[in-house]
Amino acid sequence: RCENLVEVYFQLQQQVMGASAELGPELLARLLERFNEVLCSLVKSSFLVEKQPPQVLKTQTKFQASVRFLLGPRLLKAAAKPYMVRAEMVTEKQARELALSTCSNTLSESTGEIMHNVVALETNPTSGTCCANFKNVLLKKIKRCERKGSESVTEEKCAVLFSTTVALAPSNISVYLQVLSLPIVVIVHGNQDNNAKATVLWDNAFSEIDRVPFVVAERVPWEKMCDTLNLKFMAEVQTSKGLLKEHYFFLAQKIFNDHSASPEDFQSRNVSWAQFNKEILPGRGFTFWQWFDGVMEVLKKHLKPHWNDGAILGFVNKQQAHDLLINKPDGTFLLRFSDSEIGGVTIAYVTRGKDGSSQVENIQPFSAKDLSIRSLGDRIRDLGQLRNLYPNIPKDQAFGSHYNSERGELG
Amino acid sequence: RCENLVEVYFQLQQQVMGASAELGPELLARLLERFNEVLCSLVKSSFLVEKQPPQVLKTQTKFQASVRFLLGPRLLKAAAKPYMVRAEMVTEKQARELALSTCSNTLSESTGEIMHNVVALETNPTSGTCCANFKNVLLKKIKRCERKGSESVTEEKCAVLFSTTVALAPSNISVYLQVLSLPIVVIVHGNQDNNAKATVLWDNAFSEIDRVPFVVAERVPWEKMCDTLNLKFMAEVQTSKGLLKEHYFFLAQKIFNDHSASPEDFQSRNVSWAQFNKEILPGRGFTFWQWFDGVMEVLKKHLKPHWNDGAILGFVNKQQAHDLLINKPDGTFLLRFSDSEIGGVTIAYVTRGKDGSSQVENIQPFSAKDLSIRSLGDRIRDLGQLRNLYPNIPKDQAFGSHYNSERGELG
DNA sequence: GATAGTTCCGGGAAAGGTG
DNA sequence: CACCTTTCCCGGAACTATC
Repeated sequence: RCENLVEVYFQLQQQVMGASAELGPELLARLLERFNEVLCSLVKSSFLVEKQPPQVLKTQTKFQASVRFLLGPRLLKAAAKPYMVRAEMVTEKQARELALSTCSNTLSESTGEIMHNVVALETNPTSGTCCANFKNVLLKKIKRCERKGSESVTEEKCAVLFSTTVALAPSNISVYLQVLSLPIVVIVHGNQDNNAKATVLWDNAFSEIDRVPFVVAERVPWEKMCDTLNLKFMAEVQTSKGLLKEHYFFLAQKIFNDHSASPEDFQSRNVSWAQFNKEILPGRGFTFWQWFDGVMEVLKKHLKPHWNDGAILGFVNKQQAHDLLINKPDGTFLLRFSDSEIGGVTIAYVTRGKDGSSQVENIQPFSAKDLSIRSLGDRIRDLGQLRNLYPNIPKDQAFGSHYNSERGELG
Repeated sequence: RCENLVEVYFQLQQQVMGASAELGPELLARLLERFNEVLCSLVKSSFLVEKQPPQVLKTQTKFQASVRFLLGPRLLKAAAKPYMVRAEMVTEKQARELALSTCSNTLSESTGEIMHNVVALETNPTSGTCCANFKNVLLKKIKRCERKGSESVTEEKCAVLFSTTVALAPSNISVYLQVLSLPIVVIVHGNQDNNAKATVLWDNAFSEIDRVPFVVAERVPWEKMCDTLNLKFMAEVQTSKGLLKEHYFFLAQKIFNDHSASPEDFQSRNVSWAQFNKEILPGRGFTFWQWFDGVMEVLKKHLKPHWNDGAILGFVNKQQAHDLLINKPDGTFLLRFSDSEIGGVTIAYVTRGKDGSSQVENIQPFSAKDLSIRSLGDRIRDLGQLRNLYPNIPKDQAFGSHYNSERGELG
């Protein structure tokens, strides 16, 4: 506990003061100065962001955040007026300058005005915490930095700087406290949410602990990326059924656009930020992440139970689906995520052609919107040509518990 | 032309000045003072609202307005800084005070802040007009007056006051100019639009020309109401096919909730504001106006061509529809506006029961939303039991030109 | 606890900016 | 022109005030 450190500090100081006679004036002065420095740095590092602002932050949209001064209850000098904490947007550049220079420099210019950005630092006597609670903050507008080359606004990271000046009780020292939030991507419209999430995910997953704000690797081992995607997947879809080896292999083929390498080959490769969310997948209108995020969205919104049932193979390409189905009985089908449509779900099924040979058909993918009109289960029930879920589960057994309305409820 | 008046004024003044010797100093002074007054009132009445702000004004939504100073090009004294015109919200009470007191009193407190509400009065040398153009104004928030009794916020009228102080060229007199907009109902959400439109319609239609702001009759002759509804109907639906005697009779039965009176009886009646848009129609969840506005909306959005074709009887009650159809051949149908659902369109048709007797069926009304999913024409085509539009037009002839898609285009 | 009134905000549409 | 970025604003949902 932080407060224990302070106790140790004061005990030490007591001892030194007690021994002051023996130490001589010069040494004592130096010791006291050193004490001051230690206290200061202790105090400064006990000023923390308790509740981070959202890392994807939309302008004109309310958000919350709070900071906490751990040593406040112990050290804060009582004052007539409460100490006020201020929250300001800072650019990556400003954040870097703050991190490098130890002096308490003021910000030259603001990159975006935050409304209701000054709140009192309040000590709660019950819980013994000293917090400033930003309950009703809102970023009015964002001034973008000039970007180099192909950088998009959703790759731009900034942060919220919380700062205050307080007086400490024992020595009446005035200390300037400041702390930065995690990096934040500011967006102005929901259509930027996708890309902003990618930036944040990459940063959270791959940044070093004590980096200069907000540098992060440009390329990372594919294995790390897999872990990251898996964690994100489970958190986002809210499922305990995570991604498996086969899924990773499929994803690797997609992100590297390489259909000849083996799973082992991929394991040792590095994947770049550009491959993750800058380059358009060949022949598609979107990036790897945009596609993957679409999959998570549709799973979360409409297919969670089916995913948990294991009824969705999902991360399987058309060829693989074909190979799996071609030797199965008529009416065997499986569900895969559409490669061509974000958040689309396709049904591949085997049917007997006129000449009596088996062939695999793909149904036009259902979008998330389609599924909100009529659920997947019901749509599968509607389709008479579907009989058994791959490998061989009768469809009413696999989906029966999720059938809803007899027919569509639209007028 | 206003400017001609000014010329006459100056000629008169010249003559008086020329005759000054003959008039004697006292009379001259009185005459000059009178001249001043005349000029002043002339100038003041030449300051007009050129473009009215919307009479239903939503907060946080941009709007436009402009004022024009007719005598500006002739009389305005050139100045280094342009004259600024200010736009402010005033309550009905404030408007009344402004209208009564001739002095240029300032407003005590604002009822709502308008952003970008000060713009320059600019003389355009080409067109010779002197205007202040409010291009980007927005009402931030509205402070409602305390209302008496059952008055709702959408019955509250306010206005925009435009004001400025200018110096006139000949005599360097400084004049304070002000002009009020038409009354305005402020809303904060689209769901108040309905009721606000009712207030504005009533006010525009039934207010006297030189009234105290913004008093208006509480009840008016039904005949006047009919004219008003008809004008509104044609303007809103954008049709030249206005309302007819039969329609008025149907509407009168609805608004007066009187099904025994004759059309002539109604002609001499008065209708009250409460009947128009305060009282709920018996057994329904809405007022007369809300119902009527819903009809106009659905006609405007989805049924304009059919209305113009005369294919929609519309303002007909269930009983009348029954009587019209009962002796017609099987499959004869007509279209009427649903009494129970705002903006709903019902089809009534005649069919032969099992016992061989005719009976009239009513199809569950289509809402505006239904019609935006699949158009009326297509829906009529879909319904096999419909054959001839009343009195006896084959349905493909009446609606064929508006058939669209073979089947619904939803997934 | 129903109704009236308001705020919040997702997302479509379209405008604005930039190569 | 196409694409990126932003603004505008409708209308559902949720919250608040008021009786």
